[in-house]
Amino acid sequence: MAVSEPTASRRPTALDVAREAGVSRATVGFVLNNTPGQTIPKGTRERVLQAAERLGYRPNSAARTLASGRSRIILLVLPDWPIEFRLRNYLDEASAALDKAGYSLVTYTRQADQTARPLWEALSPDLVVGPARFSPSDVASMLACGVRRIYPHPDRAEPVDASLAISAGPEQQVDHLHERGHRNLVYAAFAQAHTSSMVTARYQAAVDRARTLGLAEPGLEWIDYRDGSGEAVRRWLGAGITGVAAFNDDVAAAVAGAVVRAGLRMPTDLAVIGHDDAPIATMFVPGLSTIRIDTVALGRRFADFALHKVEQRPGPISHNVPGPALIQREST
Amino acid sequence: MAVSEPTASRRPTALDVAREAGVSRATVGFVLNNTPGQTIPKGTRERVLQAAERLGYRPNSAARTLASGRSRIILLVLPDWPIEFRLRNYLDEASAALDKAGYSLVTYTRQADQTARPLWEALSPDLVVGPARFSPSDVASMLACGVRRIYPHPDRAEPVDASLAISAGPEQQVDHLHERGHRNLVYAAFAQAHTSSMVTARYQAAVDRARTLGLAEPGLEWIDYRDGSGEAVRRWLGAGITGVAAFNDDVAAAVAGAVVRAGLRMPTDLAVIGHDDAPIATMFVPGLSTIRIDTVALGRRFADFALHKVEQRPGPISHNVPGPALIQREST
DNA sequence: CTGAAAGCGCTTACAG
DNA sequence: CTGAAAGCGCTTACAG
Repeated sequence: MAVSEPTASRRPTALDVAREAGVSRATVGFVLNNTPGQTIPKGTRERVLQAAERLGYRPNSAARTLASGRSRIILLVLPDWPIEFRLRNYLDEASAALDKAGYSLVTYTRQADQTARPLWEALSPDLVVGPARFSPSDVASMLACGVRRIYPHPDRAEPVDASLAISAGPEQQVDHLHERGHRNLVYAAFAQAHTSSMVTARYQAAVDRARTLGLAEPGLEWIDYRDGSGEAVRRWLGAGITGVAAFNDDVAAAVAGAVVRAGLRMPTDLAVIGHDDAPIATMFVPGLSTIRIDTVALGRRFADFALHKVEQRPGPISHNVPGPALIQREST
Repeated sequence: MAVSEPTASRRPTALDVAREAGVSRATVGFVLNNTPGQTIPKGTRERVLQAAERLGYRPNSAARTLASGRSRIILLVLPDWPIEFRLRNYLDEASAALDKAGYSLVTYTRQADQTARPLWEALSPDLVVGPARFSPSDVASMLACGVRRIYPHPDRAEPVDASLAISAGPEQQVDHLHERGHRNLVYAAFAQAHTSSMVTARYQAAVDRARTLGLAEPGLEWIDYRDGSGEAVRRWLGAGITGVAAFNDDVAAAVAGAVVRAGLRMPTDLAVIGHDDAPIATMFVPGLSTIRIDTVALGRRFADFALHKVEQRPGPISHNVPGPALIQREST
């Protein structure tokens, strides 16, 4: 006897599943959510699962969020420039790990012009994470939208998670140039990225390392890839610079291109090392030395870290991340 | 007389605003949503808006979604490879335009391994859009999750929106090579991208154009940037190929690198044209000819298109998109 | 023009 | 071990 069969157009609800399985609505919830502290007999559990399967039941996420007060969404705010090569691996790995724990990772590149409604307003994420401190107005907006966890925390001076801002790469660039005999270095980045917090973070790491090695403090040089950067290269050579640590491989390629066009040679006239081991580092002629990061491991670490924050777990984060690897090619 | 002031820890609700403004809850909704058909006196409206402002009220998005049945989220599923340069502009422009209409754009790169819960399950988007047809299981999953609009529509043979799959770029590559006197062409893409629907779409456009011009059908050549691609270049030259249309500038750079390393010259021995006008096209030595797309205009067009779909508007989409521009450098 | 009230589909104490 | 019920914070007919 068919009692109000769900029509084709209506999406089945937990009540439909309960009726189909002959149990109460609450029991359906307990089974489907594996609610701890509830002991459901095997038979009941099976019946519920089969009924859900048969009806193609998917819980309504808005209702769940409203009732539970948690969206199970983690919002990762990415810097708007530059998108790193291999970021894809990082995000895939992080998403997969968070998915296993029942969370969805949404990435969001905040626009420079801040007039648009920020994404956390529409998503009510349980956690918003960024690679650097958020502006006071962003923090206020998140708080007003009910975001309970923000990282980096607006009031605490925590170090940024290692998976988001790694200093080992720039350090290794400086070490490598130093080993190759270079004593006067500059750090190069694209002028288009001068607002990027990642640039300043990496530059700072390079400066600290140079100081430790007893080198002069490398200058931060903003170059423009559109003009060939020839002027900058001539200036550096005039100032006795012999080594360039670049923010990423694109920057390294821009510098290397200027060197080649000026009729100079690498690494004899100028040594250049990039960062990320992007395809261009292989394709460029000459091949570009660079630093390879284990982004898969970093992504996993990010997931651990985010779960730690969102579930308020105390103690340290377990995952170890292998250090970056030097890839030496023809430019150093 | 303070009547149950909202504590610092509680987020204000529409009821708080109503009390603060001295109106009913429903009125608050009418004012804040600009509900058509409701005529609210100016004074009341002002009072409500000021009360909302004063309390820092933000509507709870989950509650709104649950009650209205619409999330006002548009989910754009991106192909997992390759991410186009200038995609950022496209997305920023699209987001801004959609935001003005009250929608949030979320982008989502679907992982190759499909075990994770797809993002549409957590977000309940009003519309899911992708650059190519979704798999039957994806469609089934979207339907089960209550997604009402899917594009491309699973049952209809609509052409993909022009903002997502533009054929004018590949056509212009072929035209340019043809004008420069090349008659035997290949189309090159990275082997790592062989599952990408964008590659096949662009390749098909190039093939169609070659046919129109009376040229032999260009072969689709998969190259690997890691091995220098020297073997492929030698093979092409042996087969009388003189022109290469590349999927993007990275591919063009890989080919160009192989040409340089083989001691050959561009465009004399082989002409190469890329696509996107990415930084690498400027930085590479020699400079790479390429196609520049007006991604800002495309992004705006995508927004128009998405609003059209999500609000079921009939008729054509208004926005005109300027054609791609040829950027000639040293490689052709 | 404004308000009281039902309802969206869940979660989660609280009883039995 | 299971169920009846309140409640999450909105939207939206429906009365007045």
